[in-house]
Amino acid sequence: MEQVYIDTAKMLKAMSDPKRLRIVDMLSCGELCACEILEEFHITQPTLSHDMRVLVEAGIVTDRREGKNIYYKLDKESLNQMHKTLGRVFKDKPDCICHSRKNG
Amino acid sequence: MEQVYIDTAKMLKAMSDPKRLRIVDMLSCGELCACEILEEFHITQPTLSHDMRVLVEAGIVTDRREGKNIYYKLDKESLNQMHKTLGRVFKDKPDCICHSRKNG
DNA sequence: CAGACATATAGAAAAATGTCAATATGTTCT
DNA sequence: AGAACATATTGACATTTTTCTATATGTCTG
Repeated sequence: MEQVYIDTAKMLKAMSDPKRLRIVDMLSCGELCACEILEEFHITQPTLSHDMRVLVEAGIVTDRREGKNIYYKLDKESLNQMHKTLGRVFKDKPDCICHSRKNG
Repeated sequence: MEQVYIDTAKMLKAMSDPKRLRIVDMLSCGELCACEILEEFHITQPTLSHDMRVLVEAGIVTDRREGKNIYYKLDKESLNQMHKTLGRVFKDKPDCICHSRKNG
């Protein structure tokens, strides 16, 4: 399996939960700390911590500590690249398997 | 949780498996029947059948029968809309929570 | 340094997912 | 109708994911 499918699928999986997708949306205009995000959901603090780790490990979000707080923000470059990749996946391509099938 | 997060997350989840993402890629330039897709993977026929159902139920793929075969193709309209939605999720927005936070 | 606060980790239980073998269904051809 | 073929469904099992409680770690303040 080509690496691009694996990498892209990992990012999609991280966002394939409504709650985490909403977190990405919340972060779209800037940084938020964990406690600010937590306020918006009916989940416990460890659950959020786990969700944020999933987003960080997928390369969707970066984190930094400032005092007692951890601030999260989107890795926009990574997200934009994934978005482009996804667009290419949908689009017709000259090297698609269905062409080779017609030729073969 | 807003419906748009639920619907989008469902589509992302369906594509959050490298194999299914590759199937979407394979379908990007046209229809393929189940047996043609199956040839490309080391999985059993019931496994593929299950994967295709996931894609159909997420609204990513449509299916039609032609004789003994089931042909699958992408629901491009649905995919394009999801792609746009995803783009909006990433982008800064005036109604983002972080703005209301600054005001409040 | 002790207490308060923010976040992370560990461990456990429930739910969802991925995959298979076996079998059923639907279709075509003879 | 019966055989052959393509796909779907069922039932089972292993793995992964989700979420919690309890506890640990890191940071600031007095």
